[in-house]
Amino acid sequence: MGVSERRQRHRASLRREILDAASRLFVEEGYDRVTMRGVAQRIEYSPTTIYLHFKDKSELFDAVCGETFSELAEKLDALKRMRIVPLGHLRECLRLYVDFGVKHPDHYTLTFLLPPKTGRAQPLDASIRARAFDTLRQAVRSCVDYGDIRTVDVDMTAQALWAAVHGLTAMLITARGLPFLSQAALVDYTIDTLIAGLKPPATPIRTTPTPAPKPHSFTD
Amino acid sequence: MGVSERRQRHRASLRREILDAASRLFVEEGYDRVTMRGVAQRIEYSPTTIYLHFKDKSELFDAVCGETFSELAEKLDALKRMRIVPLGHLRECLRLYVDFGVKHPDHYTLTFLLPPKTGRAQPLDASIRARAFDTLRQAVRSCVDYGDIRTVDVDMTAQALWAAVHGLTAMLITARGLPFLSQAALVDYTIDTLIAGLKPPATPIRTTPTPAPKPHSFTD
Amino acid sequence: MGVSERRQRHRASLRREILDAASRLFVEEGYDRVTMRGVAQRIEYSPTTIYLHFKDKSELFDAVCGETFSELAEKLDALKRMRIVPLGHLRECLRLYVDFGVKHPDHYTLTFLLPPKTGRAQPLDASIRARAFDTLRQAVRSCVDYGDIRTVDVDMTAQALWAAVHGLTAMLITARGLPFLSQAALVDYTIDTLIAGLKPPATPIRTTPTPAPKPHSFTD
Amino acid sequence: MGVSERRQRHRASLRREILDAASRLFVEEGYDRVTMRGVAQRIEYSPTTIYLHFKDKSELFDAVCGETFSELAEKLDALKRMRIVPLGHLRECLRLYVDFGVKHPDHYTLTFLLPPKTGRAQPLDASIRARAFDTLRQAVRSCVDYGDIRTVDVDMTAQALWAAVHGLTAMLITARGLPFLSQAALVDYTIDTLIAGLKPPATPIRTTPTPAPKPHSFTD
DNA sequence: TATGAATGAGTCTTCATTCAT
DNA sequence: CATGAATGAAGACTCATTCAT
Repeated sequence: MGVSERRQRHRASLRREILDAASRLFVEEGYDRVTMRGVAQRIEYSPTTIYLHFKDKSELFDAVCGETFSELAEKLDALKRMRIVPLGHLRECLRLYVDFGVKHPDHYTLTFLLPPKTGRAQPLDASIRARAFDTLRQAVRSCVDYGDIRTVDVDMTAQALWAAVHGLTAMLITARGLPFLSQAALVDYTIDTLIAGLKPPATPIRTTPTPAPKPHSFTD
Repeated sequence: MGVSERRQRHRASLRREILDAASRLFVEEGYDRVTMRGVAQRIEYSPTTIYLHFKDKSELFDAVCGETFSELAEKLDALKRMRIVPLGHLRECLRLYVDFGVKHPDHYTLTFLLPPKTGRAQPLDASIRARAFDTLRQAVRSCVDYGDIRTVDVDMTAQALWAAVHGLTAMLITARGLPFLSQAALVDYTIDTLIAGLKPPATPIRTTPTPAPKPHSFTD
Repeated sequence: MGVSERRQRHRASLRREILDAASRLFVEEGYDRVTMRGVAQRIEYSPTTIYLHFKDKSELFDAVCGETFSELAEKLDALKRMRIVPLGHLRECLRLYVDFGVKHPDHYTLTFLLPPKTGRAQPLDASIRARAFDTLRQAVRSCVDYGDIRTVDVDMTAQALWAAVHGLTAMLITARGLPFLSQAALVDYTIDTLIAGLKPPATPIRTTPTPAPKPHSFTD
Repeated sequence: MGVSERRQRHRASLRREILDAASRLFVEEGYDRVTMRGVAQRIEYSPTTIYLHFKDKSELFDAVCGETFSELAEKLDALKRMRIVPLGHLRECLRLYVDFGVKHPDHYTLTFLLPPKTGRAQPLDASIRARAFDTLRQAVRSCVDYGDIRTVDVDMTAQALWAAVHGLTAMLITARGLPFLSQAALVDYTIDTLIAGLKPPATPIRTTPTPAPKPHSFTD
């Protein structure tokens, strides 16, 4: 018993070590540049040992990605449980998304940015994307229901928002280390601008009977 | 003469073939997965032949990136020469950007989406990005000067816009073939929303005696 | 333990095999012509295996050279411990040198005969040569101190002697199988001639009013 | 006619250029490191052109060696024609030999130092060696006939001498650039020592009732 | 005569992966 | 459970060499 348990624990902890090392490396070097030897070295085990826990390099990678995005999903859930007012919640969702991407740039890249085919696994990616997007859609819907946002098509709005934060994230990742303005400020500003653009024009929030000639689509 | 010319032409056309094949492959597979052999096979030449045109795998990669950029830069320049009213120009810039990305998903991915480290070339990429971004910044400035847009920081606004269309593009590329809403509509909508969010509160955005020195940063 | 020991032994023996094969090949073909593949084939292992024992082609080469030297150095040391009278010792040193070269023509060629650049390793070779030469210099010095040899410059004498046996060895190696006179006799004769030329002119070589049939000779 | 002649001359001169460039390169880099491309580049012609003059890399190399050693043979002949007194002639032969080797280290190495098989051509080498050795043998015989040297076996003496200068040369080549004593002095000293060792004990070297229990060698 | 283009063969090296222990 | 040993496959790159022009 004690023995078996200890074993189990050891096994689990070794798996952890591998995942951590691999995760770090995948992020630091990119999938192709990571070698099993490298991972093994990092944890000071033999390469063979890794195969005792993961069938494959690709399986190892999937595990890492899966873990990473469980984290995102979890955080989104936690956010939901906080029951913030709709608009605040939407804003936080978007921000969370960006922050997460910036914190895990390579996982983000691999899962959300690269054309599906590239890496390998797809089922994983698809479901991850779907789930994350769904959360966003719900947040938008709440805002609409609450009157904070005006839109004809919730899906389109959600997509536009997603696209924007997606791009923001990508930019921050791609530009890693470039002399950009304060990252936090940029994130705030972008999100705010978007939401401002979605604000119901006429009355609420801005009360005054904005003559607002063209809701959007302006001139040209 | 006739001979030399024919030769020259052949040489150029082969170079083209190589670039095209490489371009496709780099995007389909990513820098590391692309092999000179693979490129050679694609054009049905021997690997050695490629080295007659490009010193290196990395030089080949740079050439591909450079080309992509030139095309975009050219189109942006053409647009500038059309002398549209500032807001219209800005809008067209953004749209052009997205359209370009969607039309050349491969090159776009390669140059703007992939994290710099992946390949290695950085100076090139950096300058490319810089130039494209500059065009956008000027467009924003014109709008501001013209009173179409209100912002405290042109750079930040430009970045926010860029990020958004960037993301939009990425999404459309990544989601290639996914059941999205009308692509054109989404593009329009996103761009309009952003610009709406930037509109000067001529008829103040929030009416209420907002001292409104800082447009961004609203609530939270 | 039994296992570990057997493994160790196997490992060592494989290393030996590699060194031997490589040594032979390096001499037979020259550094550039030797391929890792070739070495592998010779020992009937996969090329990769070699890299388990030697990081590099160059490291393999160095190892081969190093080994050769150790053997010679050891023998020279053994000789020194025999405490023979100076002149005898010098003579034996020279003979040992030649014998060693003739017995290990490959290693000799490798370490002493090939122009340094060929391979590349230089620091190693240099130190090897230096050490061997030093032994010889000491032997010469002893003879001088003992009055067996007369010279103005110990270094120059040592070098001249070294050069001579060096050449003798090279010749014997190069001429391998050619119809030469008794090898042993030639070795003796050359060494004796050299030493005779160095003998102190106790009864000076030319001191006495040698009728000196031929004045030319030393002059010109 | 004039045309044909000009052509011929041009052809010859190009051949010369190739030979010169190749020669320099072979010496600087060693056979294997020399590439046809490199030679071509040096003379600013296309690689293909070289094949118009030499069938092969190996043929090019043979031509270079042949030329180089014609030079040696020529010089030896010239020396012979100078009709110096025997001992002086012998001395000059030896010196010429060393000087030549030092001046053309790689040709020397390849032709005289490396085990026959290595490079390629052999017939060439063999005849070259034979001819050079023969000259030396004759020089020795003259000295003996003239009474300048005492020996029981001319061949053996010639070989010993050859071996010594051979080694001297090899040493100077191998040690290229090492902080050796004055090269010229070393050459002189070595040759003198050898010849001194061969001097007839007419005015005996050891004539005097050398207590010298052991004349030299024989015993041990 | 001279050459640009093209290639097949071969180089070193690295990697993921498997066995036997 | 863990590993040392071993390997097949593949990658970037270079070279001598040959054609067609």
